[in-house]
Parts: sequence; C-alpha cells; structure tokens
Amino acid sequence: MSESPSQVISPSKAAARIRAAAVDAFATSGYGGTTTREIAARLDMSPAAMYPHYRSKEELLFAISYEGHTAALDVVRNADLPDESPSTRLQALIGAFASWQATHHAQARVVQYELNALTPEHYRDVVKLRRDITHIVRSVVDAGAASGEFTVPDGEGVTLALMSLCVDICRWFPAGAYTEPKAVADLYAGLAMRLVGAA
Amino acid sequence: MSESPSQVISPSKAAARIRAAAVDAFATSGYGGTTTREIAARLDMSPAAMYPHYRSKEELLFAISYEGHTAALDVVRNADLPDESPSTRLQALIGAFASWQATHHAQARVVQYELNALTPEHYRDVVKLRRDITHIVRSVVDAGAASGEFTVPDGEGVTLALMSLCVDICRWFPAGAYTEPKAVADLYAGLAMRLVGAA
DNA sequence: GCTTATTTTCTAAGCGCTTGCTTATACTGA
DNA sequence: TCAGTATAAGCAAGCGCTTAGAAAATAAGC
Repeated sequence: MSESPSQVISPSKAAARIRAAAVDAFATSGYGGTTTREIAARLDMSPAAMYPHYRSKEELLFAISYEGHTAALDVVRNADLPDESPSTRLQALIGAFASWQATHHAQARVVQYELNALTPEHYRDVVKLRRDITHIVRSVVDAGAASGEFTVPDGEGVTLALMSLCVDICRWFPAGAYTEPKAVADLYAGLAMRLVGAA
Repeated sequence: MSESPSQVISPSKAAARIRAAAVDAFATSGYGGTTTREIAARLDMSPAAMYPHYRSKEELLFAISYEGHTAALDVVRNADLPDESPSTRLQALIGAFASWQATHHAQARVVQYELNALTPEHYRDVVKLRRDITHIVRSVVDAGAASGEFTVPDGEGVTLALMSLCVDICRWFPAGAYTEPKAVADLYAGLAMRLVGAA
C-alpha cells in the first residue's frame, strides 16, 4: 500500500527548500535537463541530501506538481462567489486564476509542462485536480448561458479557451506592459467577459 | 564566420528524417530528456548517424526550431488578405495560425517550449521570427481599431491574448470535441472576433 | 534543566550505467 | 573516382542513486 498523494508534500522546512530549488531548476532547464546534483548545488548541499526527503527525482517532481495543482485549485475555489451573478463570478474566477499563474509563473511552468515526466499513477492523480479546476470554470460558463447573461454557442470551446489563456501565462509572463499579476488579472477578467459574450 | 540561420536546415532527405524523429522525441520527453541515441534508434541508425548532418544536438534543435518558426510565419503571411476588412483579415490570420499549430502540434511543442535550450545566438535568431508573427497580428488589430470596426481598449493586451491562445494549442490538442485542426481554426476565428469587440 | 538514548538528516565516496560526441574505417551512389 | 554518408568502437564526463557513517535535531528519563 502506497501513501496518499497529499502525504507526498513533506511539511519539513528542508523539503520545502529542496522543492523551491527544484522548481527554479526545472523551470529553467526542464525536468530532463536538470540534474539532482544541480538542485543540491543551489542549496550548497551534497548530491545525496535530497534522498531522505524524496526517494527519487520523479517523486520530487510529483510533490511539486501536486502542491502546485492543489494550490491553484484552492485559489479558484476560494475565488468563486456562488451567490453572485455569472458575470461577477467569472471575472473573479479568471482574475484569481490568472493572477496565480502570473505570481507563481516558475512553479506553474513546471506544473504545466513537465506532466508527462510523471509516472502513470502520479499523472492520473494530478489530472484529477486539473479536471476539477476546469469543471468550476465550465459550470459558471454554463450558468451564464442558462440565465441568458452570456451568449455561448459552444461551452466546451469557450471553457477550453479560457483555461488555455490562463495556463499559457507562465510561458510569457512577464512581458511588455504586463509585468504585474494584477494587470494580467484585470486584462483577462475583461477578455473573459468578451469570450462569453457578456453584455 | 558562421553560416546564416537559413542554411542550417539541410535540404537532404536523411536530415529531414532525423529532424522528424527528433521532433517526436523532443515533444514526448523534452530536449533534455531525449538522448541522441534515442533519436537514432527511432530511425534504426547508429548513434553516430546524426553527426554528418548536425554537428550537435543543440544544432539539431535549432534547425527544428528555425524551420518551425519560418513555416508558421509563412502560413500567417500567406493567410493575410491586405485588401479585405480587418474582420475578414483577422479571422483568416487566426484561423490559419491556429490550424497550423493544431496540425503540427508536436513540432509546435518543440518550437514553443524548448527555446531556452538554444544557445544565445540561436535564441536571438528565432525570437526575431516570433516578433514578425506577432507584428502581423498586431497590425490587423490596430487597423480594426482605427477603422472603428474593432473596440480595443488595449491593443497590446489583446494581441498578447490572441497569440497566447494559438501558441497554447500544441499543449492540449487534440482534446474533447476538438480533434480536427479545422474545428480549432473555426472556434478560434470566432473567439478572436469577440476578443477584439467586432460587431 | 541537563544528560542520555533514539531518530533524522546530512556528507563523502563511489557504483554501474548513460551521456554527447569523436575517431577510424567501410560503404554507396553519381 | 571520390565526396558524402553510414558504422563499430570507444572516450571522458556526467548521470541517478546507494552506502556507511558523522553530525544534528528530537524525545525521554530523572
């Protein structure tokens, strides 16, 4: 019997430092392009220092990925305002999600782009969380369409585009005039209104 | 004196096969996670077979990256219809660009995500081409805003979003109901109209 | 509160294997 | 005939990970 996914994110301070160093390294050089020695070097530790905390390089990636996905899901969950109008809800949702992607763009990059370096089981654990996030967005899109507040010919397509926009932030942020997460959040909340054809 | 970037894409048939095998490998495992032996194995060749064609793994990546960027730029250039209205132009542009990203999603993935495995010089060569593509989209957005056909509070932000949407296709395509490039092209041409606030 | 016992986390060393790439040499089609 | 393309063999360096044992943190006993 293996431990549950949520137990994988060790609460220890040293483990958190290792994850942070690994995020920077993975975001810069990719998972396959990063050596365990390089992660250790960033912390002035010996190459073996990681192993009491994570049994393998892949398990370290999984901890980062799982932590990132739960954090993003929490942000989206907490941003939702079920009693408000679909327009208000969607703006809050997209603004919060976009802001998280911008603020944590290095972590987001690892989380989004290194998924298929995970073992199949770990991949499945993480995909579940991704589906949860998409589902929240989708339900607000559908609520707006049902109330007539949005004009949405294709809920799946619009949701895909909304998610895609936010997820891609970590690839380009920061750029041009958009160097602050708040600026990206405001831009994307407005564009989301346009995408769903809100009044 | 080094050769010009465009000479790097060898016209030989064997070189093209090597690039194709490398695209699949890089798209699956990332640049750092792919070995030159693995690329050779996909072609049933010896590990040394690549070196008469490309002097290093990085040069192979550059050839793929440069070829992909010029192909995408050509597609966008040829899709533009300078005599038409901004709405027609933007739909043609985004439709063609999105379609290319979907059709060549493996190549696009390497092209978009492995940029910083390139040497600084090679990186600069490629970034020039990226700017050219963005500039074409931007000029159509501005033309529509100038003519009053579009309502665009922030041309930079909208252009950023349009490019981001298209570039991210290679991450998720195919998915759900969107398994054909044409379906993605049509969806995105319509969404582009919404993003620029077209009538 | 101080010592002792226990557990956890680290390092130094290194194992077996793989890496990108080179060399020397043979083959092949124009 | 001969440049271009392939191969077999292999080098120096680097890889993920393991081990043995030192050091440091934590818990227990008095």
